[in-house]
Amino acid sequence: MKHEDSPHTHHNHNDCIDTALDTAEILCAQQGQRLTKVRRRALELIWESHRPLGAYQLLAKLAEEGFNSAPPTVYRALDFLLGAGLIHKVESMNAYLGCAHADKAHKGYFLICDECHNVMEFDYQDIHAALIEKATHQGFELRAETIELTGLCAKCKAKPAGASA
Amino acid sequence: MKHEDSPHTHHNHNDCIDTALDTAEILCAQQGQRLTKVRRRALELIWESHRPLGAYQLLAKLAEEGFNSAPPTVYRALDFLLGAGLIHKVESMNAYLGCAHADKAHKGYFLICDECHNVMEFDYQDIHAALIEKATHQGFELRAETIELTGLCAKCKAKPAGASA
DNA sequence: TATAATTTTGTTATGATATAACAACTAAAA
DNA sequence: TTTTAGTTGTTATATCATAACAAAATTATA
Repeated sequence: MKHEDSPHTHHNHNDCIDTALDTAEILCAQQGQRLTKVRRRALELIWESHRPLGAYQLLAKLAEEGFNSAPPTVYRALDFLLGAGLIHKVESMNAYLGCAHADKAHKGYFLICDECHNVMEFDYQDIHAALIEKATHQGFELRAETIELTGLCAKCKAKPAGASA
Repeated sequence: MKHEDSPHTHHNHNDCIDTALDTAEILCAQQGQRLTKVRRRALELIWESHRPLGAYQLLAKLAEEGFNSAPPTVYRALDFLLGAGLIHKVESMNAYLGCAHADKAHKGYFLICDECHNVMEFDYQDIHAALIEKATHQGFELRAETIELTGLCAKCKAKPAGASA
């Protein structure tokens, strides 16, 4: 169970980004996938944001850097990154988040703060196992899991309401 | 653990609708909420659909019946029904589903078939408890849970691919 | 290396989902 | 009955996402 730190936990986020990008390069190479300039930069920008990034926010950043500014550009990059397991989509926010352990098969489980909108990814094998069992028991063949828990994070709980981090 | 039947399990769906509407009337009355014509009819239409209904699909049905056909009409009704716990939003589909046990505080856990798009609501106290514990352990105060499992339902698994129910 | 096949990107247009803002109306409370 | 609160009408627009086809770049094959 790694990377359960809040985005605000003290750590050098640049290291996270570097590691994520290195992992991405390796994974793509292994799978014969091409991590092109725009895909690589999109991944980097998603990681540079501490919070899930909307497609059009990402598009704006890419456009600033001279990439094409039409929506298909960003959605293609997102599709690629999602397919490669390098990012997750947070369904309840329509936003995208770097995946901290793309190298391991896993599910994206998230704790989302209603107040500051920070998102913490967590992994929970017990829950995964229980869900698999539940689904199987209903004759259902599980393909994907969307688990998004919303509420108040520890930081925001300690703060007066409205003062988002 | 009720109402785990597939929408295609043999049962008289009209009874479900009637029960849901009766429950809605009672709940709204108890809470001093007004289940107006458009809200009531929206709820009914959502229930009449065996699958989650998109906002604009619902809007079209309401418009056919003489209700105002501008988007705010339907989104207001949906907001009201969501707030009252009478429906759920399936985030991964951007669609809305009648809640089968609005009278009990509960979470919306769903099994969603990729093939036929039918959705089965389920309730799972063990998972709920585990998630609460997990969140609390992180200092997180849980407010809502979105659990959407996608895959292949028993019916579709038994069928040749493409032949959606 | 040429050329064919495949993948990626550019471009225009549009579809799908959702909300802001303010006016008009209606039901409930004072 | 007048106020108040809640609901609905209306117009406009914001936000999220994809279709379709052309052009370019990369990779594979002859």
